Parts: sequence; C-alpha cells; structure tokens
Amino acid sequence: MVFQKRSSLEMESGGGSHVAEMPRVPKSARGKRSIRKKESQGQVMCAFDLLATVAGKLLDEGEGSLGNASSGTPAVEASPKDVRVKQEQCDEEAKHFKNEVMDQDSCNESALVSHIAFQRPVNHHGRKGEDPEGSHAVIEDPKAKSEALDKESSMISCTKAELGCNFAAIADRWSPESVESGAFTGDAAAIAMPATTSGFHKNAPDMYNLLDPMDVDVKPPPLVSSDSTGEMPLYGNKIRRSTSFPRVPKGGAGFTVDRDEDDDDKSSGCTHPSTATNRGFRPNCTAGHSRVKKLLACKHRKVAPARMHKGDLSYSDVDRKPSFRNKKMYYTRQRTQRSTFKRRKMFDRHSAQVSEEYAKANTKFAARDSHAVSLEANKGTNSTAFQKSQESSDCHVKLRIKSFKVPELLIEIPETATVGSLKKTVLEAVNAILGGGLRVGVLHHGKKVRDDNKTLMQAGISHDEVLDNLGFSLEPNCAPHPSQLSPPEDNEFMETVDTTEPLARIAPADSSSKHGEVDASQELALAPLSANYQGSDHDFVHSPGGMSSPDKASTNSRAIVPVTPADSNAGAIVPANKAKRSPEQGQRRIRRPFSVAEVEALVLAVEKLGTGRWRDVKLRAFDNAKHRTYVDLKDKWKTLVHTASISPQQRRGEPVPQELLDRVLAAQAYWSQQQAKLQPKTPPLAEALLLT
DNA sequence: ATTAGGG
DNA sequence: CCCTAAT
Repeated sequence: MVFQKRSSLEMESGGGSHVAEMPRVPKSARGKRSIRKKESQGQVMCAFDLLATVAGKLLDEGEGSLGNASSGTPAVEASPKDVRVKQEQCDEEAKHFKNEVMDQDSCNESALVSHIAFQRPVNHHGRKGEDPEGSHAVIEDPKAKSEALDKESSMISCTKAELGCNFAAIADRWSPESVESGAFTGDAAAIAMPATTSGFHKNAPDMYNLLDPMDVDVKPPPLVSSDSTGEMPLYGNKIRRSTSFPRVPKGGAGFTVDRDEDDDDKSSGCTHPSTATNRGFRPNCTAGHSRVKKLLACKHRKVAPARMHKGDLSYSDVDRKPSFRNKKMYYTRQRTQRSTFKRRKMFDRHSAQVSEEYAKANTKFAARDSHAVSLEANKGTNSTAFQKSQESSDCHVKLRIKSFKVPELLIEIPETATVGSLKKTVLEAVNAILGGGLRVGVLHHGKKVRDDNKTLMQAGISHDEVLDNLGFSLEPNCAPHPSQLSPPEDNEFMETVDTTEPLARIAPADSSSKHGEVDASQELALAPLSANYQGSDHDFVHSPGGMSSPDKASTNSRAIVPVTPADSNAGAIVPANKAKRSPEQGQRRIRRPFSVAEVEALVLAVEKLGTGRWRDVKLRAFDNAKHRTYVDLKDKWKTLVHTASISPQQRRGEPVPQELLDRVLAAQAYWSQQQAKLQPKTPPLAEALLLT
C-alpha cells in the first residue's frame, strides 16, 4: 500500500520538474530509518507467523507419517502466494541480466544490474526496457500475530523441531556471537525474544531501501540526467522497486532474496523449512549416523521393535542436521565476526553479555511454554525440544529430541524405565553423535527431573501426556556449576564439540580463531539453503577473486559430521583467555575487490544520492552485500575518484571501464559542487566582506 | 549508527 | 581496509 502511493507520487514527480536531491536531509532521513526498522519488524513477525502456520500444517500432516513432513512443501507454497510471485519476478529479472553480469549471482545482484540497465538504457548492449512490469505494487501483509505466537508458542516450538527449521537456531547457538548478531533467529525470534530482536533488525536491514522515501522524492539529480540522455527518472524508480520486491516479503516464503544472508540470516533459516529440510537431508555423516543407529537400534529391538519406521525417519534427520549446522555455522560466523569484534572492544566480557542474553532467552522460553526447549545457562546451549509422538497403546514413551547442537534423535523407552535410563539413553545417542562428554538433563514441565530412579511414569512422563512438557538439556559432564560460566562462547563451543570440560578448555581465543578460519565457508554452506535465491552477496571468502559461484549449492554437501572443530584448540587454551583473544580479533577482513558490477552499482547510486549519503547508497545498491559497509563504499568511492584521476597505467587490479571512471569524476564534481553550494552558510557576500 | 578523513 | 573523531 504504501508502496503504491509512492509510486504514483513518483510518477507524477517524474514527469514534472524535480528538485535535485538535497545532499543531505539528515533529520528526515533518519526519521525514516526508524520507520523502516519498524516495518522490518513487522515483517519479521509476519515471517514467524507464516512459519507457525506452516509448521502447524506440517505437524498435522506429519503426525500420520513423518515422511510427509519432508515433502511438506505444499503447505508452504499455499500460504505465501504473494511471496512466490515476487520471487518469481526476481528470478526473472535475474535471468535477464545474468548473462551480462556473471560476477554476481545473487538475486540481488541481478536485480541491481537490471536496475542499472534500466536506468541507462542507452548505454549498454541492448538491455533496455526489460520490463517495467515488475513494478506492480507489492502487497505487504505484515500482520503481526503476536498473539498467535503466544497462543501457539507450543506449536511453534514443535514446529521448529519438526521442520528442522531449527537448523538456523542450531548453528547459531553454537557461537555466542551468533546470538549477538541476531542469528538467533528461528527460535529465539519465534519464541519471542525481545532481547535478540535488536540484533535481528540489524541484520535484517530494511528491505525498504527502494521504498525509501528519499528515493521517491528525490529525483534524479541533474548529474544523472546529463550523464545518460534517456534517463530514467520515473522508470528507474519503478524498476528499482520492482527489483526490491523480493525483499519486501522477506519473511515470507523465505525467499527473501536480499536479506537472506545474512543476514540474515536469520529469518532465512526458518523461512525455508521445506527446502532446508530436503536439502539437508544428505548422507553426510555416515559414521556418526551409523553409530547412532546402531545404538538406537539396539534399544529399539529391546524395547519396541515394531516402531522402527519412525526411528528411521529420525535418523535421517540426524543426517541432515549436521549439515545444517555446518552451514549455519559458517554463515553465522561470517556474519557475526565483525560485530563480535566490535563488541569485544566495548566489553571485554562480551562473552558475559552473550550469556546474559542467553539466559534471558532461556527464561523467556521457559516461561512461555514449559515444554520443550530449555537452555542451560552455563552451557549456554543446548536446548532441546522434544516431541513425543503419540503412541498410544503401549506404555512406551516415544521421544523425539531436537537439539540445537545435536542431531535429532528418536528414542523409545518404556514408561517403566527410569528417568536415569532415559537420560542414559539420550546421552548415549548424543554421545555417539557428538563424540562424548555430555550429560543429559531431563526437564518436565520446565522443572528438572533430578531423581534418576524415578520411573518416567512416576515423573509424570507417560505416553499419553503431551510431549510439550518434556525437555532435555545437554550439559557438560564435568561442569559442576552453571554459575561459573565461562564465557558463553566457549561453552557453546564446547558443547558443540565435546562437552567434556566445559569451562576450562574453552578459551575465547579458540573460538575466535575458529571463527576467522571458518568464516567464509560458512556463508557458502549456508547459501545453498536459502538459496534458492540469493542474494548476491554471499561472500565467498575462499574465492576472493570475486566471483560468486554458482556452485555454492554444491558446496553444502560438505561436511556433515557434527564434529566440530572446536575442541582442537580447546585443550590448549584452557585457562588463559585474555591473551589469545585480542590477537585474533584483530584479524583483518578479507579483501574483496570490487567487481565492475559493484562499481557500476556504486556509481549509479552515488549519481543519484550524492557522495555524502553512504548509508543510503549502501541500502540502495548493496543492501544485500553484507560485506560491503557504507564505510567500504565510501572508501571505494574515494579510490575510484583517485583511480579516475590517474593514468590507466598506474591503475591496478581489475580494470574499471573508463566509462565508469568518467562517471565517477562527473558525479564527484557534481556533488562536490552541490555540497559547496549548500554548505556555505555564510553567503558569498558575507565572506567577501569578511575577507576584505 | 553515520559521516568524514587520515593512515 | 582500518581507525578515529565528530556527529
């Protein structure tokens, strides 16, 4: 709706004469920003909503046969039609330009490109009027059903588990940083964790760049028009919008192109449940898998031979989870790294902070619904949601446990079994997967069931009871007190890896080092998931060269094993943590030379917005490129200006088309002048007088 | 959080 | 790219 209004406005203004954009409109601009943020929030909610809905459906269907769950896609498709449509548009556009710009493969990128093309039809190879049609208004439907969330909190949690949407959450939990960055996403968000929200927004910047009021009102400055004859005032805007569409429905089907990354990351994970699930489903960690299987198989035989089918399913889950995790982790890391960094500066103890957040999250969780997830503050980490499948007649309690860090497990155990045996069973399975060192805690109705000798029945855990009330937590064996908590980060790592010695071994340094290393890959891995669309920005660290690769998808196949890297350092690092961290933190970001396409986008944006509004430039042209900050853009512009002023022979790196450089100079000159005009508050006359 | 500049 | 100061 808003959108429509704007467009009309735009059109009108376009036709008429326009006032050049003001170089800056600080106040107004900022105010708008806040608005955007709000909107994004709404969207987020929406996404959750959707998720909840889908989950619900899946659950319903799933009960009968889990098999369906994986193919539950239909449900997803059904609801978010709008989203779909948008997505398609995006894709379309992308197709058009892909050929031209191989560089970037993200949807965003393509969008960007297309946008460019539109704006400057005359210049380039005939990609001119591709389609103004994408401009129809986007239908936003940010219905935030917070209440729904509340009511269905239980459902949601279940859902997450069922869908495997957790994967997002899963990975996130591993590193505190992720939490901070808002990676928390899935569950946290779903669960309604205000604390994390802020992070969330951050990552999910607004997809409104296009909608930005500024853009609308602002007409193409003279420069632009002069630059290319047939400018696109009206057109360009429209186009832009259309391009942006995809993002608007961010929450939606998850195809949130732009954001995905990162950012986004966050919502994306949950967003594509079906996809994720399916993809994730790969025989990755065979070793662990078989091992677990064996373990469980034994039990099954003894206990409930008949139910194996379910077990199989869950196993499959196991397989897929790891992969998720890996992907996620990578992704998360990357995303997070930076923020973490900053944080560190601010608080030595960033870890502490994280833990706090964690705690909050946990608390809320618990409060909200007794069932399912419980996080261990000290460990920070493992939360498990479990679901009991309704098996009626026999006295076996079937538990389906989903842990953030641990692959999903399906466990069957007689009601007469003791809590202790239940714990043991779960522990065995978990250990098999993780490689050990974990202790399992059982929570019933939010309370810890400490008496290992009680039977499940005695504890109130019976087959006919709703599973919601049962939860498992993973705890390190040795960790005696949660209170001591080592830095949350570490803990998390630990958990991931081996939980054996939680506190001691984890050193902040470790985690950091890991982060740095893994970083890039994470993103890659993740990308495939969300993938279907993607944004452009995946940064592939490993291939700094710049190209994005289509193969990202293929990438995900990689590792699966839950294993985790972490422990490697852990041992070494035990007590001392201060020294280590600092150095690692200092890591410089990897160098990612701007591609010509990026330069073009930058130039285009600057031509429109001017040189003093990097933040807007970022939003407009690089919203999806998480690795390009406004500072980066500003710096790049600086170098571009410099490059343009030196001889071609002196230039290095990927050659930038002279045409672009010329535009850079033109824009630079134009905006400098503009600035000069506005700046001098002191009228020339006055100046003159003073000088005299 | 952004912007502007120096390094 | 990083780092900082000033907003």
